[in-house]
Amino acid sequence: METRELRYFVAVAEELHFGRAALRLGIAQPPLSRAISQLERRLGVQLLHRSSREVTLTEPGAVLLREARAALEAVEAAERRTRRAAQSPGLVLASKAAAAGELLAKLLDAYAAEPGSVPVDVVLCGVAQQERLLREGHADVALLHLPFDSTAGFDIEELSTEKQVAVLPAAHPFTGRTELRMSELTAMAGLPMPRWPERDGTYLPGPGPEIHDHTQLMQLIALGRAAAVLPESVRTQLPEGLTTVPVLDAPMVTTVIAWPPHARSRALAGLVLAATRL
Amino acid sequence: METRELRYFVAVAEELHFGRAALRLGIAQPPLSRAISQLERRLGVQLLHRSSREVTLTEPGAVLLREARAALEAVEAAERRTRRAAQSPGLVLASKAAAAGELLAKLLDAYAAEPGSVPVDVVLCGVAQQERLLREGHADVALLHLPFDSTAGFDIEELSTEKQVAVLPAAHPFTGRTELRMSELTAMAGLPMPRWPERDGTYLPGPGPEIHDHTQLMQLIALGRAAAVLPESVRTQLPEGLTTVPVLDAPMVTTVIAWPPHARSRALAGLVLAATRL
DNA sequence: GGGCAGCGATACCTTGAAGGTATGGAAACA
DNA sequence: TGTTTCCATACCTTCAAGGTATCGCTGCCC
Repeated sequence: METRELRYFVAVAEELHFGRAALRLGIAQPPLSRAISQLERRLGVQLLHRSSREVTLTEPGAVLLREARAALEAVEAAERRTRRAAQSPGLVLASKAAAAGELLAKLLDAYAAEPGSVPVDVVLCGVAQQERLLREGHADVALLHLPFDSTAGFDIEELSTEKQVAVLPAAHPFTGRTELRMSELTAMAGLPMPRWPERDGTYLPGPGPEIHDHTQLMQLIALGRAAAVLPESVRTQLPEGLTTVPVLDAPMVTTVIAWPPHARSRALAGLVLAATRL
Repeated sequence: METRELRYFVAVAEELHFGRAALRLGIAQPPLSRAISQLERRLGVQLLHRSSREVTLTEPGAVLLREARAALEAVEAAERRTRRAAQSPGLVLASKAAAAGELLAKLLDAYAAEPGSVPVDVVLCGVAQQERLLREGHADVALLHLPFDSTAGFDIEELSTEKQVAVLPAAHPFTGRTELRMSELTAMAGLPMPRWPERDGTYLPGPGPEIHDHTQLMQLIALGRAAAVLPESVRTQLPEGLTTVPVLDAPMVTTVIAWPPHARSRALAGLVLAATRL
């Protein structure tokens, strides 16, 4: 199968309409129809149910849609990584803005001190971006937080595990407490948990404010419009007007370093080694 | 990039010889030369150093070789999974012969009892085969053993953790012991640890016998030619003439169920769910 | 050092497949 | 029943993938 065929199939499978798919691909509809039926013939598999009224995916078609997306992603990542390898010898590390604390600084220092280390570009990005950057070949390595981030399809090493704390406005009644439980926080009227964007950039419906970065979250908390439960290391970089209270029954957060499963360059191996030795 | 270009590049990068690569690809040498230099021009990256005497990979070329192999694997897996989805609605589970004990039987029973379950074909294979089967799309799901098997690039759920025991001939002096340490086993003269094949099917050099399956291992141990450290669940299926002794400082073995990170079919999800509920 | 062998690049030609336009034909709908 | 919508077919054009012949460079050997 050629990537062109996969791109064509993905377009049709997503649009479920040959005309629109052809438009999106910038070709005419008849060659697209032909390409798809040729693909079906070569695979010996019917991928689409067509009538003159509607196009639907068959079961194997749905399988191919998922697999084709992954395969195309791999091809595009290959291209990007090759280009990056040619342009700069350095590594790109993707990290959440919220995690850009002590650990990251220590890691960068430790790695830079190694013999033969290469420059590391740090990309601070939103919570949903990192996986995409890594998967699509824009980044070589990322710091992720379990159990929130999915490490599906990556190689990982665990770096540290920490408890979580509630971040509250300094004036909040809970401020005097030495500990809290999740149920108290969720039941807390008037201080809803904010909503982060999903992978596709949209927000699930809910009462909390929609946020997209860490600074924004801190401001909302300071304004008394939200509360959050975050790893306890946020305390080292807490703005004025906010306090933290340990949450006993919040899950432990594990920071992991993650990289694509092939990609075993010397530079990457060195960075991972430095990370595990912290 | 088209998969054809990637295949051409991989062939040249592996052979480091345009003539031989062309032969392997079943085309003439000139079109291959042209295809590669066109790829280099389009990427804007020099992939190969050529002289009339030798061809070598550049640094970005080495990156593309790794990435291209992974991408081609993904494309081929897409094709195979689509074909399999069309032919049979069932799942293929890859398991080591050694792990085909209680856990597997319980899993299959539990899943078969679920409403809406599909037939599960079990492929019992050598230790290095499973990853390949899963990666290449011949299998949908596998039972792997941490820390021995690599789960790089897969989604996993942990199923169970167990201690390891030494498997010894019944006549061995250690048979009377209630526990052992790894150092005692490795220092044990005349009973070397057997060697399993690497991923590429070759064997690392070493003193132990080369083995490729579980039955063979058990026979070698019974013959007094080898010893092994295995998960304690082997005891339920131990042949005559062998005994086990717990090994205190051997790493715990975790059995995980692993599947490719996309591939979230209803059937697979059901099987994974059944596995986690065991 | 000159002839030679090995190997990649270039020149030039052929052909097949990718893509375009026009149109057919089935199905829903008014 | 006429109309619209939408996929498939027929037929043509073009471009790029692939083939053959050959050049040019570089070690190598007598």
